[in-house]
Amino acid sequence: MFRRAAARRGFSHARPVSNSLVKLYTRAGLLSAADAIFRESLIKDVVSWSVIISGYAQEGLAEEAFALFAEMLHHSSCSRPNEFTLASLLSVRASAAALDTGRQLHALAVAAGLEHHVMVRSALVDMYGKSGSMSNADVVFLHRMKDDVISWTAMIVGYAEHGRSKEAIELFEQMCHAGIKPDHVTFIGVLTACCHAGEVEHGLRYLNAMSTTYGLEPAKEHYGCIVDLLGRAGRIREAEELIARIDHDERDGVVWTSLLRACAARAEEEPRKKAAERVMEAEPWGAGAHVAMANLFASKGQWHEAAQEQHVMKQKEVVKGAGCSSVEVGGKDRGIGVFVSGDRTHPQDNSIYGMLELMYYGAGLGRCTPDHLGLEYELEVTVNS
DNA sequence: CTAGGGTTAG
Repeated sequence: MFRRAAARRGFSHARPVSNSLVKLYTRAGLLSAADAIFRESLIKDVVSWSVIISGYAQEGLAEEAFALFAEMLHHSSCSRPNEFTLASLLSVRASAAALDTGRQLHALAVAAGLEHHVMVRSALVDMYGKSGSMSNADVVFLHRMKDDVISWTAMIVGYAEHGRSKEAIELFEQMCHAGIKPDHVTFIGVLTACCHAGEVEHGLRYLNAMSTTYGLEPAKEHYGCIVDLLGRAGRIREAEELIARIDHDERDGVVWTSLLRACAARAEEEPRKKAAERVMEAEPWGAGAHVAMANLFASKGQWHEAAQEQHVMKQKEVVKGAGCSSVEVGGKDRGIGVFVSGDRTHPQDNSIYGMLELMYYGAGLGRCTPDHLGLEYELEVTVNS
């Protein structure tokens, strides 16, 4: 509709207008519409290319983004990428954790004289961090000319994601000390680090500091980290109290699932039942509660109970991930049969993969590799007990 | 006219 209005007024090929339109459509998730406008515009400048590349990048469509980038470079009227173009390309590679492409983009940034731009720099820090190359991230980070919260956050998240919780927490402290104000995303990073490290007191202190010191209202993501943290420490009661502080319509299955897992691990029957009910309420269509419980039973070698969860799941025909796969455990006399069925098990359907892995392990079959998925097969194993 | 950092667990 915006497009038509713009066309009526004769603006459809005025670059700033069509560029903004393309952005609007990509933001709304309407990539094909955005692409159509982009293709229609007669004159494309660096902004036009950057906007459409960013649109594909944000959807995680790396191939398309890079194909457009190549096309852009071959386009005679517009050959030079700018900091926006590079930052978008780096972000798509950052999520795919592809270090090689990232390095090439780094080289390109240097060649284009854009390596010191704050936007390019933070995108580079993120790319190296996501790729697990913290030493490279550190180099880019240390040579910064000017502080900005996004680069600091990218570093903190990088450490947190790679299990280096201590460094993540230290960096967060340094950042606050340097007078940089952390924001919501920074707190997600540092709270995740606390969660991985089991640093309950640190975590609680930071959650508290969010509102008291920094004037930030914790969101469900922040509470979720702490619920998980408290739950693992066996502090179920406190975790429940924390959940009560989350806005009612913000409470989702994730936070209840964390609690459910914690309760089940400690055989806390009452809160466990409640948590399971809440997960079901929040995600009646999902497999969340069943998967959490089946995983837990399987990890304890309680195959019969795990099988029951699977059975319920099967009866309810719950949707799991892409919804084209299923795992079943059927109790036999002395063993369990595991089979994977469906057209093709979705590789991203990690909950099923994790469950299979546990079952293989429990059955003394060793590890389950991704090759085991995507095949239709049935196997029977004997479990001693 | 365009931008970079985002949480559970298996």
